[in-house]
Amino acid sequence: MTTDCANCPLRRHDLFKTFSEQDLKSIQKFKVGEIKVDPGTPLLMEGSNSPQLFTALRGMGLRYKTLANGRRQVLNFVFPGDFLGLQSGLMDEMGHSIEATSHMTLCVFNRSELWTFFRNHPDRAFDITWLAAVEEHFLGEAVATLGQRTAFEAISWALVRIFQRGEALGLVTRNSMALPFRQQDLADALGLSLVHTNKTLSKLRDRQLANWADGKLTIYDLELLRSEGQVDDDPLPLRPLM
Amino acid sequence: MTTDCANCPLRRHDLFKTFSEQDLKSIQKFKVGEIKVDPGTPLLMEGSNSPQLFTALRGMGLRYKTLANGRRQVLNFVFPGDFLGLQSGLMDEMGHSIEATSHMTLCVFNRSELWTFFRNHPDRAFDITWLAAVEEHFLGEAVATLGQRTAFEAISWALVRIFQRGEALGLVTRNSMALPFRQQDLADALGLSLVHTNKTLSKLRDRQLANWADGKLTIYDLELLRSEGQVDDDPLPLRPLM
DNA sequence: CGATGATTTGACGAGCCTCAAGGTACGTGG
DNA sequence: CCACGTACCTTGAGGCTCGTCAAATCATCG
Repeated sequence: MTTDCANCPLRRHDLFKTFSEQDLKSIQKFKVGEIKVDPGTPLLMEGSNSPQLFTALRGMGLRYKTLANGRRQVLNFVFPGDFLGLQSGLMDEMGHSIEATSHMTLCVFNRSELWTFFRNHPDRAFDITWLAAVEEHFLGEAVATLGQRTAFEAISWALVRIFQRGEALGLVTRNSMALPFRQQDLADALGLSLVHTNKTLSKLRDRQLANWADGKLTIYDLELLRSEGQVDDDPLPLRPLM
Repeated sequence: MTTDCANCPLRRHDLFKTFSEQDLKSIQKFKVGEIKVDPGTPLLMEGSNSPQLFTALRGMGLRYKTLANGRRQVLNFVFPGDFLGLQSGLMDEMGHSIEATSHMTLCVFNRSELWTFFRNHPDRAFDITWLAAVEEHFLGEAVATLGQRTAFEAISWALVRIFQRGEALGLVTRNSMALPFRQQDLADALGLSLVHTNKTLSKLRDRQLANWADGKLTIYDLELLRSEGQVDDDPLPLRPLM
């Protein structure tokens, strides 16, 4: 039993652009189903050419690459509203893998219909391009983080970005949100060792800035953390939802 | 005196997709002129909302971000064929700045006409999205480089990527190509200090892998360098030209 | 020719990595 | 119900990669 797009649980959040009736109809037609997956389930594989694209409805996940020497680089955390698989939809293969780290629910689309959708709905095509550009923007920030920030700054940056996204999605209650990742995931995202990540997190705790434990992230002083991480305070832009 | 798109000097390279007659006509109409700039000229500024988009015809440049603490992160080197300013065309501001590091010639487009172009030419719209996806793919690799590769591996990776692009553009003669950047630029691209970059480059020289001096990059053993840098050997995909 | 910018080299120290070990929570099977 | 394995977090010790500081060399240019 799949949800009607008109009743999509994400639409209510003001992080997302509002749909026209036309948009609703066309996206509903593009959508072919819904799936629920368990933590640890791989959704898309680097180098593969998946027949399906997804929109994350509930739950979280990871985008990552694996290098020849076996080391893993996490590119991004996946949140509700993210559109997954665009690379394989456009080019013929994914540049990274994606897997669920919590229980997830996802909308499913057929890659083979992407081009038709693109041609018939130029405004939605524009939205897809916009999503790609936002992703590019984010990765640019990530590159700057890995290249120029210290471990302490990098972790501050990451926690602020995560928390901001959580707030916009209504996942935050009283300064806290669920964050179903391991310290190893954050370490791999920031190019740090697990040990140093652990020690830096405890420094954040000592300084009363933030606490991430037992899958729950609590921010005590967002403004201070923002300045430690040198995060620009642009408001999150309104995202289109696919 | 601007070049006719039909005579675009880039079209001959097999790096680029071939144009249909229709494509030629529509892109020619979108194009509003051509400019030549000197080394050091800023083309687009982070946070700005440029009225113009560009395609690099000749010459090279840099994309970079500046952090609050003044440090600079180079995101990418700009080569002929690159489409510049898409972020400001889609979102309302650039996430990075772009400047010329050599003499450059660029095609100029009006940002205000992007949406019309997008609507009227769905296949070209697809191409634009594809370009955004390729950029995202590249930045993903860059993140992995900064996060997981040693200085030696990172520089090997960068030189291979640059050289491959140069080859596809016909810029390489007898294992060498012009590379009009400073060591500081490469250092800022890889998150390394200038000093360490310099020392690592001389190690590459000692090991007879590559030599970059006086604005000229020479690769002695591309295969070996590729394996040192753990660069995947996917062939460069055919790029659309805007 | 002094001034400026880029490259090069040496010395030293710090930030972060690796290795190692121990702690806790949780599930599984005897 | 307890022994055991597994996964993740935590903490300490030591060392290497890489950053910072400093200064010399070289080329270009007004």
